[in-house]
Amino acid sequence: MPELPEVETTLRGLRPYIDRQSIVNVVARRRQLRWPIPDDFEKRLLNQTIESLSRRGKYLLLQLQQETLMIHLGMSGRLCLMTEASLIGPHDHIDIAFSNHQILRYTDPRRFGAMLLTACPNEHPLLKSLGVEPLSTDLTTDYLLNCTKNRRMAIKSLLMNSHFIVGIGNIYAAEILFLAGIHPMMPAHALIPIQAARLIEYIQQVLAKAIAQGGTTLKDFVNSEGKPGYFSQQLNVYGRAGQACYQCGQSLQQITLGQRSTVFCHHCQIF
DNA sequence: AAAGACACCTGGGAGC
DNA sequence: TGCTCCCAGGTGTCTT
Repeated sequence: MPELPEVETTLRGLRPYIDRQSIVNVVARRRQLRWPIPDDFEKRLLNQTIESLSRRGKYLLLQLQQETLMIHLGMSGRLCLMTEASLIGPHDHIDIAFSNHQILRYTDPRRFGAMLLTACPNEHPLLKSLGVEPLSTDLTTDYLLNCTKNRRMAIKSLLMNSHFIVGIGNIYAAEILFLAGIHPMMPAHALIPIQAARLIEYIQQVLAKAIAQGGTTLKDFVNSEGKPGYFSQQLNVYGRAGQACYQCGQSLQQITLGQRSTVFCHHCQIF
């Protein structure tokens, strides 16, 4: 389940192999992803050179000469590099071959991911409405308090809402709130400055640590070289409902919040 | 305007 | 063993 650290790990894994390479072949076996792959997708990519790779939220951005390829991994998407087109699995939807004989393969069983082409990524509605990057200096206490002001939604829902802060999914939201000692259902407007500062501290710590360790490995995530990440071994609450809290020993609770399962410690995390 | 509900999709696990 | 049912998750869009 790719959250920001998984996307960042993928980006760093791909960059040395495909940056500055030109596209010599494109195969789209299945066009129905979150949005359909356009009919002229192959034609628009062919002979283009990757000028740079970057990330915005959970979107990977491959800057080509004419336009930008935006890739979102959805919930089960994966990008792998290979040197020859190996056996094609049922969920291997797109291959992009480069002049250096590398093949970038997009695999996505649930097909919630997306590949989009846009001439102007900064103006693209999907990117334009995104909130701040959690690891940038834009995420300040003032910014966060401004987001939470007058908002009754649960703090966890706000953390996971990409219009406020990008890149935090269900797993990291649960972990961050546990470390910050904040109850996931606390109304956003109740956040006080000292909690906001602590929240930012843990957002940045958790995400940076996860990136350093190559993302979280649950069912689906494998980085671009096919190696799993190791962050899941350090999860405090996610997937541990009913087990003992590492801090106080009490049983971790599970609730549904915004249609997402949420695990927390009712003793360590307060309103 | 804000916030909640729903839809998209498949694999895997539980229960029968 | 095999079938059915339910759940997981990211996020755009619809509904309240």
